[in-house]
Amino acid sequence: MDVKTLPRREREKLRQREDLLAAALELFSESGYHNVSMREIAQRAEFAVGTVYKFFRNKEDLYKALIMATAAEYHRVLKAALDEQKEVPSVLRDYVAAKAAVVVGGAPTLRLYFAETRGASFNIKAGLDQDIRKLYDEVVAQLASVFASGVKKKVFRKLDPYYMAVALEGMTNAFLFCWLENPKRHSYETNIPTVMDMFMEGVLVK
Amino acid sequence: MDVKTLPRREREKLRQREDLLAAALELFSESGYHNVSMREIAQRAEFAVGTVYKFFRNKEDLYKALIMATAAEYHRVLKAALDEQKEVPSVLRDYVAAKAAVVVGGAPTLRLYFAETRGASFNIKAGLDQDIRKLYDEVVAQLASVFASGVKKKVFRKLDPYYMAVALEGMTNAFLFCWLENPKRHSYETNIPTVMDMFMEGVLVK
Amino acid sequence: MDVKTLPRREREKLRQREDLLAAALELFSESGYHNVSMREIAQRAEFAVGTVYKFFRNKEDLYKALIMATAAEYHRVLKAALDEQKEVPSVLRDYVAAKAAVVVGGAPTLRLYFAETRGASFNIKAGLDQDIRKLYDEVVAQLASVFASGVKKKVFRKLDPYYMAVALEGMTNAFLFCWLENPKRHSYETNIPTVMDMFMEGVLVK
Amino acid sequence: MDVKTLPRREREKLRQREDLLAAALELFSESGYHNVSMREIAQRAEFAVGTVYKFFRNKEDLYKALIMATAAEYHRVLKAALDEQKEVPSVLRDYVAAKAAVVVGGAPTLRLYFAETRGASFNIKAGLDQDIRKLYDEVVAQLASVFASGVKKKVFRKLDPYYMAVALEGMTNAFLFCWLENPKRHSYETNIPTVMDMFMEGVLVK
DNA sequence: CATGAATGAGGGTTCATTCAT
DNA sequence: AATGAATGAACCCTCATTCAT
Repeated sequence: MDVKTLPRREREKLRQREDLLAAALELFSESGYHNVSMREIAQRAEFAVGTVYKFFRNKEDLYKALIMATAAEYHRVLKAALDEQKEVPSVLRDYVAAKAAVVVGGAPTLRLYFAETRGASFNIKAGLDQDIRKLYDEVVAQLASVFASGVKKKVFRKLDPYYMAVALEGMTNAFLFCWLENPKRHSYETNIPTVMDMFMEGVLVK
Repeated sequence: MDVKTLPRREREKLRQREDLLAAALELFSESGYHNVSMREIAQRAEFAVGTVYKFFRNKEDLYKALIMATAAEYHRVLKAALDEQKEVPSVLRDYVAAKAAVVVGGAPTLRLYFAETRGASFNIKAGLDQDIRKLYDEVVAQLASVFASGVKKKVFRKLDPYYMAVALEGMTNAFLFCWLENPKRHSYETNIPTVMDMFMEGVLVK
Repeated sequence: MDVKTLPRREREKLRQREDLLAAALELFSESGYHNVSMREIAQRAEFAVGTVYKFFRNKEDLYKALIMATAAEYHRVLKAALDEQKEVPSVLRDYVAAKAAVVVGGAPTLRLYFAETRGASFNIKAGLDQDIRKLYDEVVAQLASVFASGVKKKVFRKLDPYYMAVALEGMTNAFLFCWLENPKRHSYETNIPTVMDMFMEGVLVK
Repeated sequence: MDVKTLPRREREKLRQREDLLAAALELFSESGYHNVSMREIAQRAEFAVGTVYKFFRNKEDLYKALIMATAAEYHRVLKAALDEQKEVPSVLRDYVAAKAAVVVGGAPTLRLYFAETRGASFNIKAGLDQDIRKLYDEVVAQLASVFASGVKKKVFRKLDPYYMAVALEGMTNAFLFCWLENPKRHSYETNIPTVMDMFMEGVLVK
């Protein structure tokens, strides 16, 4: 499966696919699915229109591939963080750190990803919604089970674990969204501890 | 300003404009900006296509008017809640309750509103972002100033007020989004206190 | 149902539809279904492309309407001739005369019609084949029943009526095709009696 | 002319050309000129697309070669039958038998052939019409001269020999077309004598 | 020499917008 | 003033053809 072991032709093909996806990503995240034409994508990637269709059956397919590739990687990382055998608070801290790292590492796609999971996306007819939501729901469920374990161990207060997960997701997303919009102002290295602290301790003076 | 003081003709025109916006809202929130045609909007509102152009210069304009009308009302309500002269925690509770009430009262619009403020909406090329973000930023700033006041009064811990605002926004949005997707499962009457509690107290056992 | 009783707007619409069909007919019968673009049809009829789609859902639809309109009229006339209560040979003579009259009266469409019934047409995916063949088979069946009646009355020799019908169809089509190709050389007024005579009497000296 | 006298390389090339034509024939007669792509033809013949262009300048060229090869063979057989030195009625019977044999032996091609000679084929823009029609007209002319001879010998009635040829062509084509469409129902062994009989004797009781 | 990846013109179709009625 | 027929630019996609390997 190592890319380097593939024949030269295959490697070349993969490279071109990547280029195409990169071009599409740039354009989609600049202007959105409906404001980008296949011609533009082809031009940006320095291909002819026809060539794009060698790699993707149609525009929807290309978009899906783009989103799902990011989503799959994103969720893989998050689940890995949640699978660690550590104390609950550490797991959560690592989870949030991992989430931040992915966002910071692959910024542009995430705008699209958020649009698909959190916003009202009407980009493509159907199917993507289902696929991507399923992935996302898995992560939230796993996160909830971490909270459930924390509650059982009396580390956390007796609150609904699912809603604790939703709350953490909401807070972290909000911060990451700030960072996406203005990376310079909202240094994520200092914010991540802040958000965790707020979440863990609350805001009231005790 | 009072509608009743306008000549009958003018009142009639305003009514028609409202009908048009209502029809457009329904359709946009069902299918998204790009999957709704001017013809459909006109038909739903029982007008001719040409008539729509008497009220709005073009499709983008109509969409902007729609979003901005919703946003303006939404922000008016939120700011009113924040302007109340009460103890800080009460102000926040009222703010969140007001936010929830608007969402629960006018569900369809909010999907569009969230798409524009929190998601990556690319419905229209530009301009809307600016206008609507300005409104939204005002609310967040005012919310932050409530937090600042709370910190000063030592009701809240010494955290960055802006990030406290972001955190509260993120949490409440996440919950409201759950409710939007599945109003039956996520009864907002019980969730709103839960989210406030989590935000105020944190999740750790003290 | 009289065209003149329709409102002016409706009459106008019908006129335009006719113009469109006429333009399409010209082009299709010059160059064939696949060598004519919707743009060309629109231009020939002096409309914009979009207008064509007000009258016909798509290219296939337009083509079908064209063929079926001709076919329906053609078959109406033929069946009328076959329904006459006369002696069998007269019925056949009238049938052939009617057929010739339709061909002579509406030449260009008939090339397309023949292509659909007798040739190997792959113009459109399906459906037309079925519809038009059903009409055609009805005519042949009715023609066969005329022959059956002639055989019963001993006017005709004891041959398979269906094949007699096929034979007459084949002969008349061949002559009409000659006429279509070169109307001047093959005057149909003299040929129709010739073909009937050959068919009735055979070619051998008795 | 003898294939075996050619160098091995040339023989190989001819073989490949045949394979290509065979593949193209299958596809064209299944789906029609415009519904078959060069890629499909190449694949069916197990060549690369580029290779097809070594044998044929373009798609039209390939189609022309296909039709003309079929037509040439077909006409060779028909002319051979007509060249026999026998009594006129025998020549005609043999001619029709030969025609039937070719059709029955090589069904798929004939659909295309009929489309080109008798129907309204618009597969390719021009040129083919001329070439193939010339061949066909030669056959009809020769057939007519057989009839002329029969008239002179008073075997046939004094009718226009050309129209007698057209009539015979029309009848036989109609029957062969029936057979092409439904070989099981229309056994050609019994039909050919029937059609000849009808043609020779007519249908009236004498 | 054979290959098939790459090209891009051109096809069918939609829909925001205009304007004569 | 309201209408909706007409417009045509622009979209997605296919496929005959070419040419570097």
